[in-house]
Amino acid sequence: MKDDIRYTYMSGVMKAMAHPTRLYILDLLHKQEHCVCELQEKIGDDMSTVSRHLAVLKNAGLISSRKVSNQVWYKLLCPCVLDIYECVMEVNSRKKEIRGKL
Amino acid sequence: MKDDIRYTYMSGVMKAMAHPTRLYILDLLHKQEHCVCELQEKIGDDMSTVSRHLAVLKNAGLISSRKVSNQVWYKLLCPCVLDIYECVMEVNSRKKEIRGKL
DNA sequence: GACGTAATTGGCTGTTTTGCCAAATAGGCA
DNA sequence: TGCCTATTTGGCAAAACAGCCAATTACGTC
Repeated sequence: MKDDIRYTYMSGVMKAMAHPTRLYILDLLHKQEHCVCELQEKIGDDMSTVSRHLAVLKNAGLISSRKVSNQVWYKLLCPCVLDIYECVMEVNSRKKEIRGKL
Repeated sequence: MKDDIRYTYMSGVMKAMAHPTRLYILDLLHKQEHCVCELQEKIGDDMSTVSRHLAVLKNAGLISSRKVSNQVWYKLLCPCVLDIYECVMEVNSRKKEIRGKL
């Protein structure tokens, strides 16, 4: 049961999401499709860094890309991932509650 | 917006979840409270490794612990995290679909 | 106090991740 | 062809993570 391959699959997806910039990217792509240069401008990191983040997300199956002339447009595949944000923020607020009690 | 501290908070929680063994632990704790030795037996890893995983989850605010004599019992704080599993499995199945098309 | 069990922590090593720069690739246009 | 823009990739060094063993702490019992 421990070696249930689903845990490995899931941890791969979660690992891909486990980065502030990548969460921000998913948030942006939830609103609309973006090309890399738009994302790069909003994020402010090096273009190569943004590109690597996108590769991680794509490899995890979270986003897809299409090429239009010399631009690459990315979009979110499963909008449900944004629902995760709410739960995770709830975890965080409970954490604060608990710390407050100590 | 990129440096919205919420993305940092969330990535911390997601990073804590992004490990097969830790997802398994959350699954077990969702069903019921467990002490470390029970978890260790089910997981099969070294006790010290299990303890470190538990520390990661606790530090992220996902679980809490209480000591009873010389045992430590852990329980899940936010059952909502298990809802995440469904979404993540959906991401994975879509990934396979897309790969099938290539 | 000595001993046994449960759990955590220190220390180490190998692996993975991150982010930058520079180089390479791909497409459009003069 | 040569140049420009958009994007990805190679290579590197710093940081973080993972997992094991050994040592330590904490609690109960004799």
